[in-house]
Amino acid sequence: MPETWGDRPRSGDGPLYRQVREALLREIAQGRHPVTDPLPSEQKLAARFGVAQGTVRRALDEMARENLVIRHQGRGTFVHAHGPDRDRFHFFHLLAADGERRLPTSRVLSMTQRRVTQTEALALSLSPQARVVEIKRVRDLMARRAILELIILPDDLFPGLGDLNKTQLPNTLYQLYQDRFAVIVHRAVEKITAEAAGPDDVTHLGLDRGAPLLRIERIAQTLDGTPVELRISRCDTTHLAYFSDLL
Amino acid sequence: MPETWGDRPRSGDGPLYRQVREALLREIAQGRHPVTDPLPSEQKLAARFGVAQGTVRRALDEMARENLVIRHQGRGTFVHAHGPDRDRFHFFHLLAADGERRLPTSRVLSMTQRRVTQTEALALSLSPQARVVEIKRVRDLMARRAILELIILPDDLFPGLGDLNKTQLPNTLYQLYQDRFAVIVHRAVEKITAEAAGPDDVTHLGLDRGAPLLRIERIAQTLDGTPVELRISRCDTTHLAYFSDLL
DNA sequence: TCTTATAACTCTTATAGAAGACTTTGCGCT
DNA sequence: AGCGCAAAGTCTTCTATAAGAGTTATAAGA
Repeated sequence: MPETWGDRPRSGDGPLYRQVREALLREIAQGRHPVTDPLPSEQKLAARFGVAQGTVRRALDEMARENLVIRHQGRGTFVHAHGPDRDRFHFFHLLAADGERRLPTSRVLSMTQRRVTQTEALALSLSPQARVVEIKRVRDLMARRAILELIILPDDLFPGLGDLNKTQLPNTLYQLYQDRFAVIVHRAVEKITAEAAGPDDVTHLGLDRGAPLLRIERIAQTLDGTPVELRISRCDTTHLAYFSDLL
Repeated sequence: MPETWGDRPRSGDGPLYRQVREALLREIAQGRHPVTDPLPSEQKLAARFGVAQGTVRRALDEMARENLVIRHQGRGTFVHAHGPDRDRFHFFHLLAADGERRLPTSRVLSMTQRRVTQTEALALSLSPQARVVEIKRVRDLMARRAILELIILPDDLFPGLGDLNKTQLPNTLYQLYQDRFAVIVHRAVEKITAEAAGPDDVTHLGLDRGAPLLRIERIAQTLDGTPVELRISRCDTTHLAYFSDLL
């Protein structure tokens, strides 16, 4: 029998639950499903997609494993957003040298608006004419100046951000991106190298000129892979370290 | 009705599929189930544990996601071992600066047997009197001297390793651990800092004295969490970088 | 070599009870 | 009547089981 069509007209190919997954991902990426209220129940989704409830469940379970949604028994399934519930250390791997988890505090040095540089445009997939907001801040860990951060944000994704006062910036930026600009950071890629301390590092981190520091270049992305933030962190690793689990 | 016992005498608590998972983990950790042949089929496991086949499946699926076992349709489920099939980059995050994946080559400088130091004993949970094998090697990436590695192995876990000639050591050590000593590395934790190049780094990596380098301290563990290897890599990050995905 | 059979895994659907969370209802009290 | 509280009910996810159709790999046989 030719497999031209089964009993169900399937738009794509591959397992059904994966098609459901992709469909849901598209919906979420398009900004439907606000983070405040739950997705339709498994039953409703099943009815909507014309599949069994168990198939929807499998898709949602997979998405939950990938930290894209979060499921609460009895309440429903939600787009996994940044908030008090979320594990902040998922996107913050710098811990005290002994492995203790402590969140840093932040002090914004400057916030300016300007055109992208070439490398920034490349990293963020922006046109060479695009404008960006640049935030520079120092972060303390355990009451020690530890991290000098440079954050580059595409202006068009964060309209009006450049007009904010630098004192208005919260410590957890991803929460701000989400609440004020509906930009949800779901993934990030980090590229880590060692560098020698330059003048800026000497001034703001109190390091000696030429001292070794950890450079973390992060590109944060939304669900659909759009890069939304370039962040370059320069860290004094005298009292802290970057931890990575290989499971 | 007191919930003292349901219809099945359940040894532990929590979901059934998780109990099955733990049972299987114990079996694997104890060294039953050689990597060469498959685990019992889902049906047989289900019969053995007195649960439904779908429950066993769920346990195995979860283990497969965690890279503990690997499932081949039509062949069976195997303990996920190191071999030609396995993704070598899972435990190797140092890539060329542009993100290209290349495996390094290795040249062993020395292999000696001695007593542990205090820090090593702490990291590997060894007694202060334990003996270890120390391997020192240089690794090239893209025909450039890039990594200086110091590897510490508990002697009792790798009997006779110290007697090997240093030319007999393969590039992929984890494969050796597994094939010759039945030690399978399943997880690893890495602690990354920046350091200044010392005399050794100058000699073997051709760096300038005091140049910044990336220090990666890895503790590799077996399934049951026993630390089996301490590895300290010192990397010249001029042409390479450590990559980390936050998903 | 080609075919066939079998074993194993994959995918989908279905059902049923358990458990958590929220809403509504109803009752007693002020 | 209005308020507070507890019970009941409903919605949702979670767990467990089962069964059938489809896919892939291995081995046996023509």
